[in-house]
Amino acid sequence: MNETRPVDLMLIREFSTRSRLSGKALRLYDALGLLEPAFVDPQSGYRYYSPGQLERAQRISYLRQLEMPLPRIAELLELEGAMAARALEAYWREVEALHRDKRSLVQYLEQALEKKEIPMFNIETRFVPEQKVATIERRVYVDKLPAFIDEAMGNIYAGLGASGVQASGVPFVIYHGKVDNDSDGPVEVCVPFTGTLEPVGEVRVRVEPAHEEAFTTMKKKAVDGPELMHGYDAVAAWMLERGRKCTLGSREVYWGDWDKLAPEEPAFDIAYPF
Amino acid sequence: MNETRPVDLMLIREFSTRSRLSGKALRLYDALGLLEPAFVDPQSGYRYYSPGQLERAQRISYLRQLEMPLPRIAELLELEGAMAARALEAYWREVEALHRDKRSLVQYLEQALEKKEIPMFNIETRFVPEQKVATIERRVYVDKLPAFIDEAMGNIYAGLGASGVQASGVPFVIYHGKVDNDSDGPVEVCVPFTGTLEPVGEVRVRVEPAHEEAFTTMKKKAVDGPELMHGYDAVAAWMLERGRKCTLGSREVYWGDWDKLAPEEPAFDIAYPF
DNA sequence: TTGCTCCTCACGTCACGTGAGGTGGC
DNA sequence: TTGCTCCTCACGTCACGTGAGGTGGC
Repeated sequence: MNETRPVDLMLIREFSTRSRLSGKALRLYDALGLLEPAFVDPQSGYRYYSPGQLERAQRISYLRQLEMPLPRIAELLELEGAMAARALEAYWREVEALHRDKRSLVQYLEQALEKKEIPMFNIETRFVPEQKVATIERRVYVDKLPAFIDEAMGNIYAGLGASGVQASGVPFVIYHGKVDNDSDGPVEVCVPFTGTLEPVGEVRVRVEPAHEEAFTTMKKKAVDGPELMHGYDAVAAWMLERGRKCTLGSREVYWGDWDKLAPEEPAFDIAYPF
Repeated sequence: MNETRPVDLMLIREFSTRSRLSGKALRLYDALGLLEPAFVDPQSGYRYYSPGQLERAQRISYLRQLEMPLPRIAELLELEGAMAARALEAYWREVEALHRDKRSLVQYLEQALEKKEIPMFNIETRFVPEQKVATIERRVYVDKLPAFIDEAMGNIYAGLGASGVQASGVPFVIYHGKVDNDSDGPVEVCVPFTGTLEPVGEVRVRVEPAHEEAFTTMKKKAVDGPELMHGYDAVAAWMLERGRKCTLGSREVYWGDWDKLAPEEPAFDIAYPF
């Protein structure tokens, strides 16, 4: 037994090899308060770690292998048992979601690189007159997008019904910004109507200006696959060739009776106003 | 038409929004030669991009979303069509492999965090006398590990047979360093023997010193699951409690007749010499 | 006393983001 | 001429890796 410090403390080198954490990492975790040595010699500054600290160190090492950021690791390790496990699950769900997105991006890119002249999209243009629209706009990431569209659509139609107002055209969704894991739109769900409607709650009323748009029709099943990107690309390429510049947000026009359509049936348009 | 530069070139801002690449990113890609503007005004330094550059920009953007490093993107984009697609596939296979590894790590961590006192390992010790071993040592990452062990085991036994020498004990594999995606051992496949054997090719002959070792017995199916880590952890924890320090590399002792065993049957030991 | 380990800066890496301060084009 | 866009540094971010130069412990 030793007076100044317990017997079985180890120097950083030994703790490093045992925990599979580099010396630099250990010093950083010390500085951040994530993993402080059991004892630090005030004279020399030498760090001494206890065997009991190995478990925490191991866990940090594993969580870093999962690429969890250090602040999040710190939070997680403050939770006890079951709660920590839940936090890990939540994190992992996020990682899995990102991974799935990447996987479908790869699918798309594969085809684009192969130049297998992708499904051939038929691009047309049309004139869309000015119309009044009831809309709900929100910032959502891609994972919440289907749920949001569903919900917003329902709310708007309910609002129209409650006011005895007629929908006068097919609903559409405007993307005012990119929507993926890192970008959250905004996204605006729109239903054209005639008559007079008071804005209620989240539901806004505004005029969507008249415009030309280039569009292509997509099958229902394309709504969540690499096909969708091809569609956007095809319309964008068409615009580019003709020197058209997109003036309003790109949109998806849901003219089909969604729930009754088979996956292979044409169901909606991708459109770029110009 | 303009004398100094073609008509439809865009400034960086427009190219940025169209390609979904930030201005900073575009300037970086320019500096790296990954995506150089079609024209740079020598007076002002203004960058002008052509519409035709959008495709390359888009692809870079997508590949970056897949977290492919810039030098690798540069290589890939130098390949034409099908080759580029193959390169993407190769990259994606790597990503998928890493992801699978992480997934099993999560499995393991879940249990460890829950403190569901993991399967309970029975740790024992034994004395292993000095023995001569024929070995093949190599640096391999975890993905090549099973193939390497299989091959090396085969080669060593073939060598013993050719020399009329008897194997005198069960084969084992020593891990002189961590083996995962980032670390490649070294790994040494060992077969004990008696008699005299000349080293041939990759096969070395050496003496494995006598030692005590702590070990636990694992089922065959544990060989590639989170269970394996629990086993290592359990033995390491046992050593720690008793203040034993690991003196030689950790090892897996394959005493079972591997091919004839069912997944649920005990098949090998995890051992730490001390 | 000799090495060896440890210490603290400081700078590098990767792919950008975020201003500061200044010039150029319509 | 006024803004607006563009330019080039320079520094920050994240989680470390890699020395440089110096001290402490056995």
